[in-house]
Amino acid sequence: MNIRPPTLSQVAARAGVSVKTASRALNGEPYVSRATGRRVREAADELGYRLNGLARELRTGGTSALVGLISGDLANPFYSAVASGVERELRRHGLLLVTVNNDEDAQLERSLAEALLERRVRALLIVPSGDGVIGGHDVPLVFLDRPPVDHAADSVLIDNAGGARSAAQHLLAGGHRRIALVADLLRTASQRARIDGFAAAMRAAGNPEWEPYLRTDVHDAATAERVVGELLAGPEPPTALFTTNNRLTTGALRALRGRARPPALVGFDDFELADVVGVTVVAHDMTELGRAAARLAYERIGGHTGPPRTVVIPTTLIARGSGERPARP
Amino acid sequence: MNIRPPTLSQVAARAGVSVKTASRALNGEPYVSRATGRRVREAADELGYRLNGLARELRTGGTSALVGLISGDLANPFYSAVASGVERELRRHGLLLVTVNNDEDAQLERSLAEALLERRVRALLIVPSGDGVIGGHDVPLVFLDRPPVDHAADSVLIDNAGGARSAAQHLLAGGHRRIALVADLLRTASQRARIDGFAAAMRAAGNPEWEPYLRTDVHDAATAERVVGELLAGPEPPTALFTTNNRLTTGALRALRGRARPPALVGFDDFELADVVGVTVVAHDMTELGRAAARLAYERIGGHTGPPRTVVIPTTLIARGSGERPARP
DNA sequence: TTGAAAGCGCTAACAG
DNA sequence: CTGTTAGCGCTTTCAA
Repeated sequence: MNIRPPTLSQVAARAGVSVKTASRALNGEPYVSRATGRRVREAADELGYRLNGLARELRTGGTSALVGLISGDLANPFYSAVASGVERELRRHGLLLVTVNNDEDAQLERSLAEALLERRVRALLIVPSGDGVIGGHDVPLVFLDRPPVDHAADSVLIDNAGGARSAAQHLLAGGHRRIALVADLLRTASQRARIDGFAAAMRAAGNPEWEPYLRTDVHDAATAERVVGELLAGPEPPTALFTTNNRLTTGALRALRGRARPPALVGFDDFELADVVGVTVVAHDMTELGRAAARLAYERIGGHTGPPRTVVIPTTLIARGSGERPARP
Repeated sequence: MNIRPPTLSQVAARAGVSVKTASRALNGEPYVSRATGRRVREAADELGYRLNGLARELRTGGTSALVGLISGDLANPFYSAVASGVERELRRHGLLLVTVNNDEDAQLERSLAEALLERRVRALLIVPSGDGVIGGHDVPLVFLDRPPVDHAADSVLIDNAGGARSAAQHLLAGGHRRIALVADLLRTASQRARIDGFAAAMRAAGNPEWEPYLRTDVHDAATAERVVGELLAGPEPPTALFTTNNRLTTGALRALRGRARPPALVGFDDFELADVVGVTVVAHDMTELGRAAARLAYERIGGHTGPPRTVVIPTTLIARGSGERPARP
């Protein structure tokens, strides 16, 4: 366990050749005679030799085969879907994914970025926890889901405003006026965009009646459950609900469970079993979000220069029943 | 973008000291005068210097701060919960998690393990895709969810047999006799253990009537949906269903949707919204599974020797309605 | 087709 | 308190 693994020079010695020849043989370079190549490979096998990627990378340019992803907890299906897409795309190019959880803390995020950069990751993908500034580096940076503050950089965003607008319009079309909006932390740009999109649609439809039912900075399912319960317990409860991410939709569903006449519900983010539960959602391809980000990063790694690019992932409203419940007067 | 980042010796030169002094200053070692320390740090800031972890690690022992996790797709909530637990625990110790997806392919798994070992990960955590042998290394190995074949190693397992037995007993207690068992790939030991536990309980209860309703190697939700549909369409349909993982439970729920008199259902693995949908499950703490594995790995990294250990994560049956539907004659 | 020497960026060991 | 020398394991010259 604690003995050092065999080195190339040990292999070379055993095969009776120089280190360089051993190196050539094991890397499949040309100009190695068949016999020598075989001898080296045998020696390597006997010793259980494995290349030392650290040394190689140090020598060949000081950068690793690693790409870092900083996001929220992988236990959240949104982040894990993104990570899955990123990993898939990276693997195609022989790159490895290092995932770290920022715990939604901007300061931790910065120090994690620092740790990853010390490890000489080839690129850094970030789902920013808030408005932490990370720029000023020589490593390609790609922002996911939320645009970078303060400086331009490649990013992949969801059509947040458009998606929220479609949800709003869908509910308006169902005859709803008193529509509650339950949103997550205002400090994330994606949440603000969703709220703005919703508000814009309401304004366009000349409906101000939703305003008393706006609840923001609701950050977990339990709080969402409570908030929705309170909204419905009021004297003039909303006839419809729009929740701005999967966690909040989950909480709302818990609050609605068992109610005789539940309000209409549309949630941002699709989720497993939404079809079974019959929840109308604003869906978007989270895995593709990750893939697109990895692609942008890979192009930069490959030397692409040019102005920052932004990819926007479209949204689709999927009607499954909950969003089509009629307004009651 | 392509200029080499500044090195320690550049910092040293700028600060007018030797490399070693610069190294000491930046690593917070003792025996550096205040003034020198300040000068070095200033020089580093001006140059935008960042330590090169690759070089450091090569020098200090040839191993990185990385731990590898090889598992199925992170898009599956089981794997992402595990990864979340692993990452949390590793982060406490300043270790970084590299996640790779084996695509359920034993050969890919081996080559990924090889790639990670070349990067000199400090430990390797594996949720084996099947019966691929990975042993024979000098790096700590921990197996998750499925025991290693062929050689002893640390592992963290779920009480598969016990959980399946409790599901079986629960359904038997509800008066069911014709109980369908829908299981995933037989080549994974965890699936076999679940089937065995179920079968043992049936045998103990003297009930052979489930046997015609055994379906195995059902690997995705769509297939599960179809299989369950077929089971229920038969002349003498089962009155209850046991699905052996979250994907299959999802499929079963889709098949059951809208049925007037659905059979009872118990699923292995808890999942988001199981409470909302009212699904009785055999639950277990997947995040803790990951944490425990990371802990075992960390102890080995720290030099712990001794025989392989096995941690078993207990299961709990959570009754939520679907598993309590009575048997109809 | 092969090898010797140099050095990637850092730290350990030993002087001063 | 600070500096010098050596070398981690590999690849890149350049020469044989």
